[in-house]
Amino acid sequence: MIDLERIRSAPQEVRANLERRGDSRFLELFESVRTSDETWRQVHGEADRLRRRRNELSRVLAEARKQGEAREAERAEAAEIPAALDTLEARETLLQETRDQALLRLPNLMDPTVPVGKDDTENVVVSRWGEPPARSFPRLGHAELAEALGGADFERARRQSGAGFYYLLGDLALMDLALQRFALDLLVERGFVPVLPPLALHRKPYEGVVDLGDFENVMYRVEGEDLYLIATSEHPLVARFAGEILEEESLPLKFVGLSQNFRKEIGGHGVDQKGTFRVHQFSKVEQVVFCAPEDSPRLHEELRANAEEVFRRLRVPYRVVNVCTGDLGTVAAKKYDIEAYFARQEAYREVVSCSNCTDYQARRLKIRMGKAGRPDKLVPHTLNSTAVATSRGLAVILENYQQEDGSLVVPEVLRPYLGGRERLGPGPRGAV
RNA sequence: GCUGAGGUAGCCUAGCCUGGUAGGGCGCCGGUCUUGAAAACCGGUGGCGUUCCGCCUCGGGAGUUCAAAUCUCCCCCUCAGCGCCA
Repeated sequence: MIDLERIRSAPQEVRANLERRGDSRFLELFESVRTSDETWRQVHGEADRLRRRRNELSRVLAEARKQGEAREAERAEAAEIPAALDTLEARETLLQETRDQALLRLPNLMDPTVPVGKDDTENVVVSRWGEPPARSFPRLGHAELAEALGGADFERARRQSGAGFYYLLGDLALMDLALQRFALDLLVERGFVPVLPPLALHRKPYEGVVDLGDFENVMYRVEGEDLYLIATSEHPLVARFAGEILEEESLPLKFVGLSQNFRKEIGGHGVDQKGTFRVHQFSKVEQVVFCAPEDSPRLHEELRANAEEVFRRLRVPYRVVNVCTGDLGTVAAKKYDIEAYFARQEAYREVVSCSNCTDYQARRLKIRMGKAGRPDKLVPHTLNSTAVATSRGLAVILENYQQEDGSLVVPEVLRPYLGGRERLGPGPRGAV
């Protein structure tokens, strides 16, 4: 959430930033924060003065009791206070709740380098790597090839679990694990601490890391429990330190999370299309960083470079886009997407999302940095980036590495994880 | 799930029976002293506000009272033992 202090001290600057998002609801929320905060401060002051008087009288009466005096006037005045204070405190609480709820719904302030645009068609390409392969033969879609190789069962998954779920089988199951392990090893080598997180979180910590609308549109809730299945390991990794003070000298903290991810994807398109591209469940290796505010732009570039390295080593062509104002989510101040080239679709599709969330998540979660017991504490920044999501990683490999004879060449960097196999299918040495 | 013990500031702990400004220790920061450091001593060490001042904070909420860490009720969480269990 946005620092309330910043809204008070530089309201026009904050307002102008919110205006760039082009959604008038945010401006209404902003005004609601300002007016309720102003009134709250008045009422809070009044209540403070009344409590002060009560404390004064309380001291007088305590002293009087010791001396055996009656002090009827003071006692009568003190007896008036609770009712008056109740009224004021009720207003105080209501105003504070109004303010905080509006504040919680305000999106993060955007970095000045975020390009202006209405939606994802106006994201700005900032770099490219690799050449799209020549169109030498008619390619199968990734789902068709996966089935032909005996590496996936979409039909029965749909029957038992519904569209958006899948069985991975045989060598493709192993390749999914190979992708995870490949990305994990790369990041561990670069100093990230691997984490296998809980796959469900309570609502309270979850509210700290996502847009509140995600509870309806994205997350699966466990019936009868205060538990939500995670949509990405970013969520448990960031929420892990809620309410804590991070030792300044220990920053930046770098983690690589590995988990299954669950998403309802309500309102999205393509869940009903066969395949693994847009699904309700997938594995993902995710980078998460906590750092000092001044370091976050540098680390954002570092996370992006790591994610790019994953696709370079897989030899999958890609481009990087700077996500524009109209397409940026609630939480990020700046976001790069990496879009890989899918040879069958002959199009770039999103495979990585790399965000600098600045202090937005940390402030919601009450994470601070500094020395325990010292007052000069700051709010750290959090960043996250996909390293690889296997659902899309497998899909792009199936499209790009497929051969005219219906076999699939294994990307060189994955071979060590697949017993040296260079090719899957067709025929007896095939997948299943 | 059952029983018991707990929850006090960054950490540990006293206060609770008997209501009246939450005390001490550790750690950390600053100061005195020192060539430097340690030790010793002094001060500081949470949140909010209209910040030379005041208010709030003892797991959360409600109640009794002029006044609640303290008394009453409800809830949450942690730990230990037992039960169940991959």
